[in-house]
Amino acid sequence: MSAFERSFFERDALEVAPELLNALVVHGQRVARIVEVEAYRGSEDPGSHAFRGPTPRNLTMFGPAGHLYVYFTYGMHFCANVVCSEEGVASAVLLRALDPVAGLEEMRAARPKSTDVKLCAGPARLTQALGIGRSFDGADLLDGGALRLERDEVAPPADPLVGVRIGLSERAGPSISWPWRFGVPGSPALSRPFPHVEGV
DNA sequence: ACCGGGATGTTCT
DNA sequence: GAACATCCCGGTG
Repeated sequence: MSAFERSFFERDALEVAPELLNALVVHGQRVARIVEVEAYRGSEDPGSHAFRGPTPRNLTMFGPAGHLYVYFTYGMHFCANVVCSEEGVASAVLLRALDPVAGLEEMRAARPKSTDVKLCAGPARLTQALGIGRSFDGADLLDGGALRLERDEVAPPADPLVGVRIGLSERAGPSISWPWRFGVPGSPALSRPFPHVEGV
């Protein structure tokens, strides 16, 4: 494992997202590999929380890169994003699925009903398994704290799975068909399959 | 396997 | 008052 440079995240989320695949999320003893992400942008992305400008809830998205944006949704779930771009620009990568690597006992304790492969297979499942809640909104992932992001020896896939983002409604307008979801091919821990794409 | 609905509360219209 | 970047369970085939 090695640390990320801050500058890695000071780019558009759409660029960063596929390069975050196979990186590791570490929280204390718990470690999990990123296998699925989505890119969100404020200014030109109707699917983003930040589309209509800053609010108390989405303020972290406008903050410095390399910090975590945590939001609460559906009255019971937390989801986590890695903030990208320079301060003032809302851009973030949603963590959608992780493959558990270590600290499985703690994850099982946090999600007693779950099978191992589904411990982190979803944006709200992974926050539950890792113990990420509201208090982590704004946390710096690069300051060597308990919660951090690390590079692994395994590089991002050369040909990631690509698809449309999950869970957006008609309010997201044309962005519902933008291919801003990325995944590690063959991973058993995806939140849902990627529809097959014609090609080559 | 697929589908439908309930849980739960914050945020913005 | 409606929507929500979700998850889980219980029905049916």
